[in-house]
Amino acid sequence: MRPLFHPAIDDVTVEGILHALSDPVRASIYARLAGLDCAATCTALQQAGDRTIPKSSLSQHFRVLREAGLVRSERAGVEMHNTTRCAEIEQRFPGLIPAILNAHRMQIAGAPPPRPPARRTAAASVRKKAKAR
Amino acid sequence: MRPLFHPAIDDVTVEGILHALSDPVRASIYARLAGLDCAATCTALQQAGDRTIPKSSLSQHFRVLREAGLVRSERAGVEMHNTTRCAEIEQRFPGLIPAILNAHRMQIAGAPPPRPPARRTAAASVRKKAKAR
DNA sequence: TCCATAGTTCGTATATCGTGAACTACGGCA
DNA sequence: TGCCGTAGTTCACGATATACGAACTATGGA
Repeated sequence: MRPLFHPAIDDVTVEGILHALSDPVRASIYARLAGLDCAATCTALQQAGDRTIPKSSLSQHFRVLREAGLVRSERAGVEMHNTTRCAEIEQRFPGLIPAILNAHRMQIAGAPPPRPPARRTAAASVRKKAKAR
Repeated sequence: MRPLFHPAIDDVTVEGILHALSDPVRASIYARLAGLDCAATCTALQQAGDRTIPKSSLSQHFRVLREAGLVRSERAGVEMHNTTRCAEIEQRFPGLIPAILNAHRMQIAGAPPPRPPARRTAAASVRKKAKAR
């Protein structure tokens, strides 16, 4: 099991952050983690919306968040303690994380009926259907 | 040639925006377009950093930006006039776009030596190398 | 030592991305 | 009208990334 890699705060990129948070599952995980004032285990965040994320996918998602510099993970016995690196990122990119989290909140508040996919825009689905027939 | 699709502002998603701007080429295009106070053709934005984007890739990038709701494109004779939809998005997700553009500026300002790839984090490269040997 | 728990890694099917080649749409110009 | 040039799109395909089940690793008890 390879050791957990955390980028130095100066190696954190905007692209990495945006990419990590452009996935609805990761965004959900991160938002909930950021809302907590304490560490959370992976399984504690296994529910995203109405579905349960498989363990292997969850692990990958945490890796992406970790390597984007958004999250710090520390082994604690048999489980893993995850915390956000909000403060560090806030210093490097002021206002970025709050703006994204706020936008996510607004979106959830504004659109209660959860459209099935995301990450693929409505437009893409339309195109896909058009192609299919 | 299928007509240009622009999502209604209410169909614009945070995920779509973050995904679109998580690519350094698209981020660069969008940042420059946002800095302009007039429309720009695609070819006018063909230079990203130090390299020239192939036409086909450029077209795809604009499609992603367009379908994410970030950009409005209008055919004008033989060329295309692109403008940002900043104002609309600002209304739907206040502060999001400015925060991202600002973060991008800070990153460029802070790290003049342009690391070759992005979007794939430093960590990923490390892992890849580790696997290769 | 054996088991349960929490998480990781591997393998593979699937989806997305980047790009050259071919194509379409429009605007001159003869 | 037909032909050409320019701007951008679509297609095809190889490279890359993603999701997830199965197998594995580490840790903490009993």
